[in-house]
Amino acid sequence: MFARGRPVRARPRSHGGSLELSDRTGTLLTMEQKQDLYTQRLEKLARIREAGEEPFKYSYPRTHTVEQAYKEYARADGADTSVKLAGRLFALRYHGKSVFGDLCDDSGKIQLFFGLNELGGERFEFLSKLVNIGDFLGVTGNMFTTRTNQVTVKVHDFSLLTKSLRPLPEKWHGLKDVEIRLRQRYLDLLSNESVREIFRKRSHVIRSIREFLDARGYIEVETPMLQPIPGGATARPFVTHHNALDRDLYLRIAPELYLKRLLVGGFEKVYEINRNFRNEGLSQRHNPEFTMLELYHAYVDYESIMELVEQMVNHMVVELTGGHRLVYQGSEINLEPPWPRVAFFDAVREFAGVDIEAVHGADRAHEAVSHLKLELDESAGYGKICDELLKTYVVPKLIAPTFIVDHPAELSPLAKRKRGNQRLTERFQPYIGGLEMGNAFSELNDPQEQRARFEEQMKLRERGDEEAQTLDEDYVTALEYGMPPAAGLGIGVDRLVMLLTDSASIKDVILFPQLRTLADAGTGE
RNA sequence: GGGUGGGUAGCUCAGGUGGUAGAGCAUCGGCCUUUUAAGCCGGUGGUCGAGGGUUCGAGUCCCUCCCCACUCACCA
Repeated sequence: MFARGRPVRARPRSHGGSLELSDRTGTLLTMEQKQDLYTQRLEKLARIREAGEEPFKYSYPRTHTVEQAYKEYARADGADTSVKLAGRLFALRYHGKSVFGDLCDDSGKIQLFFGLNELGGERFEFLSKLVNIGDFLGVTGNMFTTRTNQVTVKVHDFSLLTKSLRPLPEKWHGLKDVEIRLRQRYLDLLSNESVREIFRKRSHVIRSIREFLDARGYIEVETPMLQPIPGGATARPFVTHHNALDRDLYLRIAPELYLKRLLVGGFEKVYEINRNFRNEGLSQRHNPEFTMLELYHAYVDYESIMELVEQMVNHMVVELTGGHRLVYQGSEINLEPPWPRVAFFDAVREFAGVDIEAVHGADRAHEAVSHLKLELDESAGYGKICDELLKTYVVPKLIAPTFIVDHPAELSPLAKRKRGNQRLTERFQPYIGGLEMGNAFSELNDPQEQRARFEEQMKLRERGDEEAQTLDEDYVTALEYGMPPAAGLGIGVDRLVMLLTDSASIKDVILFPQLRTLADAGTGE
């Protein structure tokens, strides 16, 4: 379907150089089709210019959006309502000496009526011969109701605002080809209203996170995306290079260590909503760049953050649905606080049937799970085995919102140990709809212990674990100046949006998700 | 990387056991001044993902490769 690997630019063409430029953007049409539909439009373009009309206008003084026009017409209650609207034509229905059209703007769709009597012969001919579905139009007219009771604009005059040179996807079935939907998201957006709705909701969700936190006295900050030492999470980073400094830098895997430096600096409630980058595989739940909310609050522990999370998520659901419930992938979910707290080891015991808490050391842990169908690397440590048990047996069951709390210390090098149980940390993860929504803990602020935990990670790294964390001296120094007791939280915003829009894949909630590049997808030449 | 399904017109899709590639929409021409997936008549448009093989003959069967989705592995 793609004209990959073809010597596109070298192919001789009858219509001159202007066509060749467009090929570099990667056409989805075969050359033959393009010659046809595309050059038809180019010919119209030339005829429009010959007729003295500019096919790419600069502005249009519209008086109403489509939505406003409907409202004003309803308010006018039969009185004359004249409007100037602008939008894209999505349909044209010809009837000899009249034409019906559908005009869409960001607010909705409205029917247009073009009559020969109102427009005059010249403009009517222009419309019939030179305007296509897909073109942007500005129209002046007054509103009326057809005999089939359809509110319509009777057009007295129109202006071609932008000539469209390529045909739109089919109107009835919409655009379904997943690859085109993702690679040419603009086509997906303009032909699938439900997709536009998802991204409106995404915008709404992020706005209400800000409102929620701002109202509670948090300040929003921005910390480096380019970091000399990638810290704050267990993940492989992307590497880049700064020429003037002649050094490698890493795209951040988390803002955590910088945000906690701000606690040292005296801020007490901070948050950041921004992109993280992790050099990992793609899946329904993973995109290499994803949006993370992180926040830190001084003088509280993880219990307070748990309350914040259930309040915040419930707040979003109320904003979007008006209630506490939503449906995610066929399951009804009630987000009303409080959500159950289940200890990590209890959850594993209940769902995997393994009392991993009673087991000590990696070797014993391997024995304890040998009867289960876990595909574990021999080098997996105790923490890794625990994590695998949770992911495999517990997480898929956590449809109703649940906090898994008090993770084994091996899994959490930046978290404080639990009071009364040194094997655990004061950490929690919210799960909803089987999705891991985030991670939070009482923050480790003892610089000596932090250094020791980093050193354990460095040992893992030396043994070949590329995800193990790196010792950040500057961060430890900051802790030595004193960081107040605090708790912090990370929430995967994309996954939250998946939940709130009933989306099965993270690609559905990211406008331009990472895809294999077409250059790499060639025939391997 | 493994498994499953898929790739046919600009878009959405049909094409039993091999026999000259189809429909709807879009597009172009004709008719039609209240239609709304408008209708009617006619036309343009295809390297059937790519290459090789079997065959008198391949969209269809065989082989290799490319791409997409799902899934497993990897992975907060």
